Amino acid sequence: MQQDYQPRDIEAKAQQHWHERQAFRAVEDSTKPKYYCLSMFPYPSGKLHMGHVRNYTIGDVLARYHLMKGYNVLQPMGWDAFGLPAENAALANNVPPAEWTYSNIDYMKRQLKLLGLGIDWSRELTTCQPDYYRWEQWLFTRLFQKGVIYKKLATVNWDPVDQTVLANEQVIDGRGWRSGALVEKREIPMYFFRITQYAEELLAGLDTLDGWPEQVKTMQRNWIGKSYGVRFAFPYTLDGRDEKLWVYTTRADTIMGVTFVAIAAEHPLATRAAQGNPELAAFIEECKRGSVAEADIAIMEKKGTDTGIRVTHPLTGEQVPVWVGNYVLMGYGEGAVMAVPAHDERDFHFAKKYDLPIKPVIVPESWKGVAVDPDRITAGRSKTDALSGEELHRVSPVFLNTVTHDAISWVSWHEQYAREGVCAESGKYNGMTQSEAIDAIAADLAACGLGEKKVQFRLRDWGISRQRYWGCPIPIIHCPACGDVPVPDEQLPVVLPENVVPDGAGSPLARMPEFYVCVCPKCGGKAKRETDTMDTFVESSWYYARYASPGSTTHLVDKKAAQQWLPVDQYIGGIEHAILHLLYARFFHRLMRDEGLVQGDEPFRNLLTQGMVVAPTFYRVAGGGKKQWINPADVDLDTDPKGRPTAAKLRADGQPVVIGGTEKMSKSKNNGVDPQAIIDQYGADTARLFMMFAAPPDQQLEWSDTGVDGAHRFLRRVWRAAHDHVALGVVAPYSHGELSAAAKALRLQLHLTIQKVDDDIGRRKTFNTAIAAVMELLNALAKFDEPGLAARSVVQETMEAMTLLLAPIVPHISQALWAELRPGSDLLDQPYPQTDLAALVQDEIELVIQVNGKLRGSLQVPRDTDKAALEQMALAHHAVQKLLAGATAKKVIVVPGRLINVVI
RNA sequence: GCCGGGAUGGCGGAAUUGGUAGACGCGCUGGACUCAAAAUCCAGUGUCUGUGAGGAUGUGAGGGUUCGAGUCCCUCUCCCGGCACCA
Repeated sequence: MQQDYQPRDIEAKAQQHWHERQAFRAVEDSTKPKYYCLSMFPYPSGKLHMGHVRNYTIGDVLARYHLMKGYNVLQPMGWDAFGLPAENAALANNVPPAEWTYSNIDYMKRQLKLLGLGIDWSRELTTCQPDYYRWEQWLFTRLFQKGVIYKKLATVNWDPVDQTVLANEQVIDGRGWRSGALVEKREIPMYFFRITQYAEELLAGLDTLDGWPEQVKTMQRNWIGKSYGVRFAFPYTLDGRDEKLWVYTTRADTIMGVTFVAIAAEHPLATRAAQGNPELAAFIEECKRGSVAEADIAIMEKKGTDTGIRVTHPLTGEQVPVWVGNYVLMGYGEGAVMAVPAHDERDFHFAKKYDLPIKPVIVPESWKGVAVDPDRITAGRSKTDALSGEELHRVSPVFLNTVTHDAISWVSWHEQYAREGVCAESGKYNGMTQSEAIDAIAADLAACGLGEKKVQFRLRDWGISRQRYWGCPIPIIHCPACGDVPVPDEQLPVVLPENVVPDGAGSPLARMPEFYVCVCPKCGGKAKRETDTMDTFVESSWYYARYASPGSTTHLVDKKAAQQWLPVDQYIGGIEHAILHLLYARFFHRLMRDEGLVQGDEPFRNLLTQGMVVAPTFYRVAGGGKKQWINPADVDLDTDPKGRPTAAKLRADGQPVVIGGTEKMSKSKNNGVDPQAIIDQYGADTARLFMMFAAPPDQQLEWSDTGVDGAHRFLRRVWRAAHDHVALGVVAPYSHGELSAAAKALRLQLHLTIQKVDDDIGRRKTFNTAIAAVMELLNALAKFDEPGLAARSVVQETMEAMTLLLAPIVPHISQALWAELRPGSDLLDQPYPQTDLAALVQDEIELVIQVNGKLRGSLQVPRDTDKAALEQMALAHHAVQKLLAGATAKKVIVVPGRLINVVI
């Protein structure tokens, strides 16, 4: 009896069945290879968004695929539950962050279950619960005692009105998001993880990560930023004392071109120079305004002030001015840089702005030893002025020793030359290449005790103190007598009180004596508990390990469980985490390794970074020019006969709206599509199928209502094809015997499809092309209507294989169809389909004929036709004959199995 | 600003190792079925040109390498992600 495809019923039934069978419960099993499949856990922000659906569907497809392939699969889920949005919600709605968070978790968990994810829910973890963060605190105290964690001053955004520290996100155009006050920089004490101690190892480890996208590894490499340079000093005398101003440079070869030194506003020398220099003091004060975000600093107008201090160039002995520059970062290198305007873009603009000298000392290598055209260079500026610098050295290459100073400085004045070259006007270093010059200069600096070669990292230590309430308390007790004392094991966890509503003015913990008043564990004296909490990145840096034994009350992770499951075989998450989260997790894995908790160096063997989900935007301009964003679901589109959108109307009032760009789904643009609505209307399988089909996983995915219709239509076609077949009675799938040409062709396509889908999901992870191949197979099956038992056995084989190939992607409908195709058996027990190599053998193949690389025809030839025969056939082809017009071909290229190209 | 990525029909995308550009899906056009609509099915669908067979052209722009380039190299434009306190 045939019935329509009813996703609601079959999905509920399938989910119930999986639940009863405990189908996704992960247990230790040494007889099968393990596959730990992990999707980045969600922040419980309210309800699931499409990005979550995409992320978790990708993970689920891979988990279910590996389950069918015979792996022992672990796919857990949890909640990254501490964070700023809970505090924002608390401010807006006057609810404690805990309550808001827990109710979001309840709701989102129900939604995840409706998606039909094959998750082992018995391992669920929530980072804001004491049984989780207790182990974070435990690890913190270990690392603190080891010296991996230490305290130092760090710069933060300070809102002078709200009297609170602001996250970068809360600084908008240099002002506090709530108060609108100009943000200031302020230095406060913070705890730091010594991640720089692991910089070398984190860098080297990238080379072992074959399963990571090259782009992510490149970003991490650049972030760690290992550079080989020279640290050296400019001596000076101040207040009668001899001192040294240290700088770091990767371009020591340009040292002879130094015309000033720039230091950060926070540099101690700047502070000293500002005493008795009101202009400088004012400038330093000005530098304190604005956010600490590097992107903000980088796009700022470059400004500076002369300190009046002069230092001595270590090689030339010249006096060089010291400037304070707002573009020099205190946190990198020495907080001071040598400035070579002729060969550094920032220095160049700075020098032009303040009329500082520009002294070129590097020329392109092509200038060396090439014939001179003195007329072009020396005859005067009238000629060279007309040429750009690039043209100058292209048109008139010159001997190094005959380059006039004028010519070089003309080039450099108009465009700095930051690339590699050879030294000029550099005395004894003239003519040296970059590396020769760096060696020679470093040696000379070392000889006078003013410098040495040094390896430097861009990576900075990780400050984890947050002056916020909704986070993991830092387990430190401040004792006036004993200093910073870690909370002893038996007093852990330091529990965060959950019934607190923050008010946006600093951390409420700092105003709760019941939280912070305590006794020193060392001396028993009166002490104060630390009220800062940890960066939420700390929780997400080790949760993957906790999933191995989430319930352990005695260990951070049970040793046997860690051995069974770690490392993660496949990690899936947004590309926006390419650097910070993934680097911190790699760092934490090493910290845990060094504590003897886990084995191996890397936490994630394979990584898939998924793209964003985007959607069209629509708006109206309300009074005051403010855009009022309208949800795409409420808009009707008019199109021209070609399907191009011409106008959009709000359905509610029929009046036009403006069509905006296609942007990331977000609340602010009101272009989010609620996954719940899609699941309610079409079912989870349609939502999953559309997500996997619309784009490859690592690219952005554009939401399309009609695309969802198309996905649903395909599932209905599969449903109908299966039922049409079953209605005539199921038969045994094809195993052997003679077949018609059409049946053979169908089997050929079937087994090519199995091969492709297996490869697309297992190796390439291009789910969109896997689905397209199954769609083509269904199209072929629909055209095949041969009677007879042999033909029906091929249809049975095709239908069964198609159901199994689709099972990881659309598990509910597959579960239901399998039960009809093989009454009494359970899809959960089926292995992945295997390619029958015998079905792939073809007698004839098609070859393409090209003339000069252009398609001109094709040939059907027996599979093993030899090259000479192919050339003959191609030359005899009428299209080739026509173009040859009696002449002979210059050359014939045969690409076996593909094409023949005749060159004429 | 710095680092990383992307750009292919009306739209999402395919082309896996330099070898038939546009698979698959959406949309659109025409047809069948229907009193009608929905659903479904069939055919067509890059652009220009031609009655047609066909021809020319075409992968963000410009140049290059090659028998052959969406794919490799150089220069440029625009869009997206990250930039250490959003997660």
